[in-house]
Amino acid sequence: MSQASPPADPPYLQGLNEPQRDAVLTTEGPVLVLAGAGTGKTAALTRRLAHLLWTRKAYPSEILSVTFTNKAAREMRERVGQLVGDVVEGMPWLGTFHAIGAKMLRRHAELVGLHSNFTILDTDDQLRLLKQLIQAEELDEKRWPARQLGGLIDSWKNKGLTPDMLDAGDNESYANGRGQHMYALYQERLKALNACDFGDLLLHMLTILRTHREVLEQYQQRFRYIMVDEYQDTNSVQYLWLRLLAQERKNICCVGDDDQSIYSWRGAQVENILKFEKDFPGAKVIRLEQNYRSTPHILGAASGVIAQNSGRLGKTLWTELDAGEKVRVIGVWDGPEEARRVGDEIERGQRDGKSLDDFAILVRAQHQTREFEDRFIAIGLPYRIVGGFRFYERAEIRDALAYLRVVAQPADDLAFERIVNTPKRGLGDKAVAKVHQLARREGVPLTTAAARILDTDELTPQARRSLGNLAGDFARWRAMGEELPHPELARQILDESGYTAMWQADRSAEAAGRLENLNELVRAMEEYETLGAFLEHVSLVMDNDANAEEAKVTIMTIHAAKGLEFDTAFLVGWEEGVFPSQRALDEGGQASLEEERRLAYVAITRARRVAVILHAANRRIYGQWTSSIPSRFVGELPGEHHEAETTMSGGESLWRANWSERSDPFADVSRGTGRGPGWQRAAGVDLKNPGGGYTKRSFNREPARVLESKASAVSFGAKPREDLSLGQRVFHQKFGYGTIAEIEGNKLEIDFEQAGRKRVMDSFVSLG
DNA sequence: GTCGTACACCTTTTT
DNA sequence: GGTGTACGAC
Repeated sequence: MSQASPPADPPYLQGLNEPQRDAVLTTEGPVLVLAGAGTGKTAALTRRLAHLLWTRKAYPSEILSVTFTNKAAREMRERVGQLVGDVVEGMPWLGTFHAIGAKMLRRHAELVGLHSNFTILDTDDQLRLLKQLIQAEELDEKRWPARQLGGLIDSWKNKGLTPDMLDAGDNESYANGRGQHMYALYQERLKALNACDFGDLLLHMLTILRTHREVLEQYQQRFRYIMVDEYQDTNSVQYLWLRLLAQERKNICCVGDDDQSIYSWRGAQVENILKFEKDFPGAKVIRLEQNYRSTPHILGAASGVIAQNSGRLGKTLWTELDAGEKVRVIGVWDGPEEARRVGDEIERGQRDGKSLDDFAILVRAQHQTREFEDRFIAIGLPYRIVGGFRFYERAEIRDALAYLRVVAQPADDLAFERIVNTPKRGLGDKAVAKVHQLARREGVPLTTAAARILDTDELTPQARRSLGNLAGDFARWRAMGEELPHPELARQILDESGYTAMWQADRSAEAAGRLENLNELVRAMEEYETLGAFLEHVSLVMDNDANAEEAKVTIMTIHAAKGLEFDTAFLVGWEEGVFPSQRALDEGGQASLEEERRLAYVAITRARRVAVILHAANRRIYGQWTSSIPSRFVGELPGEHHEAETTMSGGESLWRANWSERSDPFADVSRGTGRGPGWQRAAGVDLKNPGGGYTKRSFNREPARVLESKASAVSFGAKPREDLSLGQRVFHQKFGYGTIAEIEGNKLEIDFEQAGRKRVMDSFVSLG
């Protein structure tokens, strides 16, 4: 065990470059690591953690390491685990800001008037609550939408402001000076519900640290070392929180990259990274500039774009990798062609031996994923969409969780309201309003009020009977919860409440999928010790990383892609108004344009070897065909690092024309609006370079050689299924039920009951 | 109380 | 294009 030979590096130092090593070994005092994209930031961070543990500078429970996303936290845990083994299991303080905030807050909840079993509301709950308050205050919901109030409250919380700390301007920003009032009202309601929103997890904790010296000192003592990932994304509360905790020992190490700051809309302050040295005098600043991820062309393209921004700390990224191929810029006619083109490129790459896991499609906004999803379903290309409609946000899952919440937490009025009449029990608005009144009159939660109202004659006999049954059910389930394991309890609740039956009776396309989701939910519960632990997971983690086994193309937003890398990245929708987004162009001025540019930088640097940028001339926006010009970011790509091609029949000149007109907002670039593509793509297969010249692909100006879909729809090595026959009824996740009209290898033509005739791969259907 | 149709608004981005 | 909300008919 103890070969006391200093020259032999411990495993966690192997393969590090000088600055990385420095970052790992400088454990004492404040350290700021400026880490460009792909410079081994995570490696440095995890190894630093390993170093602290290995050298026994701290127990696992004495290190606070915060990340922004669950993904990052999970990855860190895994990678540290690989270096130091099970010790990592005992790291209670490795997690996202919110998870750690929640954990702390549960210990001190009573200091802000909550019980330790408080509920964590998600955005949906939050919005419904605000809507109620707005109605109660008799404000015009049209003029003062709940979303707006929600956004304001969020931003105040991000700044660390409690209702009493708002200034006149903040107050004015909602409903003619009622901002503060509404905020205060909302906080009162939350307290009454024994609930917190996301912002509270940090804000309440900050309040506690500020006002309870003994609590602050306890944590200052405990955390010998503090590490922060993605420091450029910290907002004010997070910053204040960290500063308090680090004040005493000052062993804080922040890692970040100002060029990758893409969360200012969430209150992130790049300034935090810029003023680090002021906050922590004597801080050591370490720069990681050697990029291990991308080829020089990709790096050059990214650097060229980001160089247009002002006020950067500035880094010079370099790499020892081979030049690789230039970034390709492809102009296409419209959205569907963009999806087709990307699909073709992926299938070609697949033939060259790449795995589907090597490909990512990065979009600016969630709705752009649709086009690709449709296309990939049609050609049977397995894909995964990250983010978006997440598992725990689906209606059936939220309903099921609401049942569990009411049982676990009688004060959870929002959950109660969600399911009183789901499935339909004849308890409509009128009945619920009466329960509300009584609850308000007596100052009790809705469940209690529901039980009490049964003793009155306020309800119609029918409603009374129905509510009586439900109240009885709740009582019974709560009692059952004492003895039954919670997954079993959940199953019982779903059955006895009639919720499962409701979906079984539903003949619509999605019903089967929903029932399957409910099963999956119960299965997921088994991994948690208690119902409470499970609910905590759900509210904070909100993602299920199930079925990662099969290789799939990843489709996600650029935001979600931060910190990830892919062999090949398709950067789609690079058009003015899409990326940069119209919103960024309309409001926010220079600052938000620069944030968009940083987003472009993040997008390009996700690619290891191949980056393909696409832009379409026509796109449907809100159902309306709109023509658009290439993104200004395309124009900012240095000429020596990219090459352009177009599939437009007009050739490149058309695009060039748009470019020169870019500065003229009234330049007429509209063509063919109101219709779909009015142009025939050339058929034919690109076999010029069959054997794998993906990297050596030469630039050519010939237009349009799009793979015919017939060729492209053949999937590789898949055997046709033997359990399917003509006329058979089958089920498809997206299209629902249908009957098989034609079978051709592993491709099926199906007449769907809802969606009409579609061509799908057999692996996408199950027997109906 | 429930179900249907009209219409307004919408799209950043996440914990 | 899709969704969520408002209002009017069974």
